Amino acid sequence: MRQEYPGQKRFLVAVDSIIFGFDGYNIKLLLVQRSLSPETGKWSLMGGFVHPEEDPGAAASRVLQERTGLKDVYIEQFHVFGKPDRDPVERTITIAYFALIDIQQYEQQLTEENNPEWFLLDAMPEMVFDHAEMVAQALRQLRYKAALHPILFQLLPGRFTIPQLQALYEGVYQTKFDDRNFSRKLLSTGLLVKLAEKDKLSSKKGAFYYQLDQSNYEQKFGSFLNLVPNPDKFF
Amino acid sequence: MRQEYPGQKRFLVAVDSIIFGFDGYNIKLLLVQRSLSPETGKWSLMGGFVHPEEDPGAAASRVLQERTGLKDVYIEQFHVFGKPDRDPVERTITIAYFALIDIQQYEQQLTEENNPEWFLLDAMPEMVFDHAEMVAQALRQLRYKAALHPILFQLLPGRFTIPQLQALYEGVYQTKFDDRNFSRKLLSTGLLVKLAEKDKLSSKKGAFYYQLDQSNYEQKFGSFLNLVPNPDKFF
DNA sequence: CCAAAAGTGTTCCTCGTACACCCATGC
DNA sequence: GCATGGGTGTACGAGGAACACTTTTGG
Repeated sequence: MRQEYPGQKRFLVAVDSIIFGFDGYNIKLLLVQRSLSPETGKWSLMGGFVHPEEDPGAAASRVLQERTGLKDVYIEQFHVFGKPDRDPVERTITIAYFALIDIQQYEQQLTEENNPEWFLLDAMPEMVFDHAEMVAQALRQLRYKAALHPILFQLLPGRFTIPQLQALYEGVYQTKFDDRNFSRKLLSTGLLVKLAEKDKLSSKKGAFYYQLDQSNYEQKFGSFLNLVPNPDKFF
Repeated sequence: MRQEYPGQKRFLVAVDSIIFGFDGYNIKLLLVQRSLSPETGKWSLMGGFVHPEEDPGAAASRVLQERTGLKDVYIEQFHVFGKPDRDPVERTITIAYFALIDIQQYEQQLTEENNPEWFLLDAMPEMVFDHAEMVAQALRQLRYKAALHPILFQLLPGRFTIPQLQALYEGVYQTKFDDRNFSRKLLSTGLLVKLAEKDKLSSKKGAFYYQLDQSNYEQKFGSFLNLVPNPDKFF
């Protein structure tokens, strides 16, 4: 190994993903049981070390795919955690990502030995190292970003109804929104394409299915939308 | 050196700061000439390696203080750059911060051997490695955040006038804002405390000095303010 | 026909923007 | 007094929030 900058210490560099899913009623988080010593068996975020010739973002995607089978997932780097003693074994710098997946697409991999499990936010188990803090910060980041940009769509299947979408937003912000304003506001963004079919399972009248208008989505993604009423109170 | 996670590669971890200043007319960026080989003498961001027992944020503050003499500076981690070949010598992961300083407080350190210099954004020299990309992304992040939160105050002295503040915003967004609306909007935030004295240098009528209302500042910092007209067009 | 959920209409009001105008002062 | 820049007043309109009301359909 060439070391051209002498006298400097090298560190382990890891990626960890906070994986959000939505089951139709609640936001959930996918955790695994740690396979390495110490704290073997304790709950942990999905993570792994960055390989020698690998970009960190690629590492995060790789770990996600290895463990959930999912590709092309929405994933966003949000913070580096690097306190000297955060891993008691050896100093490790970890780059934290949050990922939004369609929970229905997720299937537990057969190769997966460490029992991944979905947890509700208000029923999280004790976690290794500083992972609880990482989760807390990921959730804040998710709320912040979702108030301005339409990222929560990533948690739903390709087809969804507006009431489903509203339940999702209500789950993320732990509040009730006004149904009537919510649907009008979303429709006015021009991000949705109405489909012919209705979902008749959850109501008698039935709610129309929608899908994302992909080109409008990409175009409006950057600008500031007002998707959450009175967002200030959440920060 | 204990290595308890065998078979993993360790990397150099650096911090680099994009240091913004404002001279009253234009946004500027503080660069230094690289002291290490290769590319010695080429312009570079201020950075350094993370020390063995040091938090990355502390490393960024330390480097900033060593090189500018400034403490208690606004500094914010915004992205990790880690492409395998970004440093041709040896793989280095760098954590990028942007810093906002009062350019008048900055004084070149006597110990500083590598000729730090302020550059205008539209007259940047060629830079080392991927530093130009880092600057571009820092600027985007600055614009994004400053549209929602009152961070640009950090670039001004403790006392400032509203026209100064406006010039600063106009510099950041490379546009003209309406003077009349700008002052009313800022005053309505409740963030400013009017002082008795006027600045008579830049106009005949003179503009009152203001300072930040520190408690309001901290309290309102988190919520979404609308400090920039039509912000959407910048993203 | 009634309950329950989807979705539309209506009103109020805040707040952002545009632009006319007044104010203070040095020369 | 007049040019220059600082600041207030006013008017219009978009859009967010609150809430009454209609629509659909299964039982």
